Amino acid sequence: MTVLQTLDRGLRALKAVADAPAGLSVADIAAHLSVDRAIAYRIVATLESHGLVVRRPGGRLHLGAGVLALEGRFAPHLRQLARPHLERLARDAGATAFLSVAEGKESVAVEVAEPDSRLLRVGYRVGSRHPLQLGAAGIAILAGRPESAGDSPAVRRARRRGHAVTRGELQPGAVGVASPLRRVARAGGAFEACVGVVAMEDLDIEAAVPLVRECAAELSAVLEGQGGAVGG
Amino acid sequence: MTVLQTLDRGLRALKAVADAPAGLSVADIAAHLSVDRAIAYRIVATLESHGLVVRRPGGRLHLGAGVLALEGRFAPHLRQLARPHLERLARDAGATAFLSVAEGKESVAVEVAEPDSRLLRVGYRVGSRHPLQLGAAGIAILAGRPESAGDSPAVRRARRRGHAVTRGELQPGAVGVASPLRRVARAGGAFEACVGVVAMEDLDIEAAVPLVRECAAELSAVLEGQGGAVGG
DNA sequence: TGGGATATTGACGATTATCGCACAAGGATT
DNA sequence: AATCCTTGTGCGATAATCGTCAATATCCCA
Repeated sequence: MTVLQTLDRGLRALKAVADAPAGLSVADIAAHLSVDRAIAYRIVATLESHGLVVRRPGGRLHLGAGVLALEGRFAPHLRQLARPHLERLARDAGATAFLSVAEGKESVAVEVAEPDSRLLRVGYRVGSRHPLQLGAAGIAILAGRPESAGDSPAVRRARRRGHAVTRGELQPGAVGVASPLRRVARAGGAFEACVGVVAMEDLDIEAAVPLVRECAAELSAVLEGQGGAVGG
Repeated sequence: MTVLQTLDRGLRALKAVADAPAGLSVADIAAHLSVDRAIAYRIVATLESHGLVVRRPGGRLHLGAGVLALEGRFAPHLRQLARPHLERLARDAGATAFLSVAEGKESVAVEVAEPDSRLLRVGYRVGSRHPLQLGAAGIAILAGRPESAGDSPAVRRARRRGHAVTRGELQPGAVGVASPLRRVARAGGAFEACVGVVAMEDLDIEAAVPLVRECAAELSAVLEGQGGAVGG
């Protein structure tokens, strides 16, 4: 598995720009990659030609709208179906709601909805990744899998109950509740996902659990009705 | 302005995967890039290491959740603020609503909302790009700029009226209405955007125009209230 | 179960794409 | 005005990449 140096550097530069809300200078990128500025110029020129970064007046680099062309293609159907359900869950539970899917050994948040009340939001954003063993989302996904010898106690408990609850695993003071979706047959493999909510300590877990489970059941039903055609 | 071959190929491969809902084999990518398969394997391995593509069982390549980490960083604040406004506009006008921004000589759709009635939707997706001179969105953005000698009649008319109407410029049979947002001061340059709706011939333009203008005014006000901190 | 096709990985020499230095130009600051 | 700092660009040397080939693994179908 050979990694190409030039491509790797370019992608790292792209992520660096994405992680810098205030923008980056070419020199910043060069420093970040530990390469000469001349190299950074060529990388930037290439990224620019694809619309992935743009130069704002002043010369600083910002993320370009080209990334949107990628976003719209990632599981658009699934995300679109899930959005209203997550919005309702967020509203009812008064907490940030999310849909996560398994990718490799990680869970990734694919869609996030914030509650209307803008108080004390926990920063959970689309694209967040965590090991499957850590956090309510990952544990819920593992609990949705067939029983296995390597299952941790938390996973076994979640499988028994139909939902997972974690406290402070991903962020100190944060609490999460998640419930797996029924696995949906899909062209080329099963589809593993869960929904849940995450909030600071103030979350009313007793109230959230049934809401999360209900949302998971609804979404599962909707997906099955669609034949799992959630292509991404 | 030198473009790096390896990086360019990698990004082209990424876009090819994004444009293939059913996934692509490594051989497909090699053919698409007109390179040997061995090269495609190296490119794919690098993209995989960044989570931008994943291999589903069966070996086919699909877009990975890594793209979400990019998406979430593109003008998140602006998009989040705009979303409810666009949803209301889409509902009230019964047409696809969009928020577009200027990037270089093009306008790019940054956020899109579909009406609930799922009939006859026009395929307008986030990331769509068009020349500023073409389509209601671009003309509205140009109309939001100070008067210039090169302005086309359509732009002058739109500036006078406060909104632009186009028919069939981007797609035969499609009609669009757009109105510019007031320019918001912003670190490192002005911020140019517009909102609008797009639909097939059946759109009630008389009804849509005031809705679009009202939406633009509201959003402008909200953004100014936020001090234009819409970092992208 | 067997056989053919396809996918995937590894090795290696040639080449050219890339590197990194050095220099020029443009602003900002004192 | 002089200086410093940053940005942007040519150019030769080098090594990263390319591209071919071959070996191996995997899959598919009969």
